[in-house]
Amino acid sequence: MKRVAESTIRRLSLYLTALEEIGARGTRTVSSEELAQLGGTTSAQVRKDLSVFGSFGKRGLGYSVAELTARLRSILGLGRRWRVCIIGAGKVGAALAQYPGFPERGFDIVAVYDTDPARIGERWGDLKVRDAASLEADSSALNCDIAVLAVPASAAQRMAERAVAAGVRAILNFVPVQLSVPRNVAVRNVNMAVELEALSFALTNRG
Amino acid sequence: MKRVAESTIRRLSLYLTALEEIGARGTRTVSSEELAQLGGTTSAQVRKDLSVFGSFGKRGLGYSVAELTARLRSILGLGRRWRVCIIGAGKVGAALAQYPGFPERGFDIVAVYDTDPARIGERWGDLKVRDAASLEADSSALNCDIAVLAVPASAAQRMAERAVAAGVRAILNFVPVQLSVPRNVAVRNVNMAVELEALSFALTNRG
DNA sequence: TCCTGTGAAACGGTTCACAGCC
DNA sequence: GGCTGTGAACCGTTTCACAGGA
Repeated sequence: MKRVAESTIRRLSLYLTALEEIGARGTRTVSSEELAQLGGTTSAQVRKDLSVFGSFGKRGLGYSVAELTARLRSILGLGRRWRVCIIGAGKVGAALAQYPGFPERGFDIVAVYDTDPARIGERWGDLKVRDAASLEADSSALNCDIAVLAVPASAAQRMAERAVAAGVRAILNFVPVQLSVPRNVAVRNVNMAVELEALSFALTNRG
Repeated sequence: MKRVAESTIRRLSLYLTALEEIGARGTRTVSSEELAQLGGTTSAQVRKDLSVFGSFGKRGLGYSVAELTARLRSILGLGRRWRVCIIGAGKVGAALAQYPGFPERGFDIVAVYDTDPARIGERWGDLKVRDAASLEADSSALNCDIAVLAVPASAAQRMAERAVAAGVRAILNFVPVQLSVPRNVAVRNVNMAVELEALSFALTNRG
């Protein structure tokens, strides 16, 4: 497949959210202009983004909401459910484990790990916190696609490597550390400090 | 001030995290190459990023860790504490209210709001959940700089407008909705669905 | 007429490469 | 000799503008 920009994927996801919203309201058809407003871009951008994957619209008419929704879901790989494990049973891990957005969007949390004996064995809803020592041993039974990393910075690289050894092919990293992983493993960083400091910068330099 | 790219600010924040780390280890001096590795970029990028704000290094020697840390903190506006309110006392709001990273980084949570009578009045540590109806009335007493938005999608735009009316000049938006606010209000979006779907895409198109 | 799809132009960010200073 | 600071070249993304189909 043709090289696709990171930013394009990000926007496709936003378009999908918008489409699901307007689909739920019963609207049948949408123009690139409307989609652009809902996604916070321009109509040309919407058309360019979609054109990477094909021609889904009808000239003079716009896009079928139902069809475009299905296309985007398929492009983004949402036609199946993904198996997710959370590594690190601290505050962030706990919040994520409870977050309904994961299962709603097709991401099932199938395990939670920690190294702290005080936490291992704790009941978290349907799950029990497992010993991170069994990460690799669990891999064939649990078969996780994605690891959510929420451990102290000092443990992040090591745990990422172990997750990869356990067969994980994507990492959602909440730790403010630059992970080094094989190129075939996808990593997304979520760094609250960066977001806060970007706001701080904006407030300082215009406010 | 010269126009600064979003991406530059994001990286400055990463450099700062790295610098604090290596400063704590007692290292006195750092080269753009080392900083690049810790921040996940290239040495040329580090130098370009810094050059926007001045010349902080010594040719042949590198950068003083202490001085560069101080400079970055100043550039990012971290020389003071910021007042933050959380709007929406649901799961996400609760998790954020407890998150130690906020106060550690200089962001004090001074209020939590909700519209649900069942939640209003609840004790959250030092805070009590306040009625969102009093947002504007509270503004002179609380004087929030930043609002963290964690409400249902249908309420997001309305609450953002009320936060702005209450004097907030920056919004950290956890709701998957494109907010429309005056241009002098800074907005950062944190959208978990986008991150997950980007991983899903990556898994589908190479895995 | 309306709106998509898409080459071409414009823009902005990244990388290169080297002069300049320690 | 080593490493910064920076103009210039490069490259990918966004915007423009319009041909073409409903």
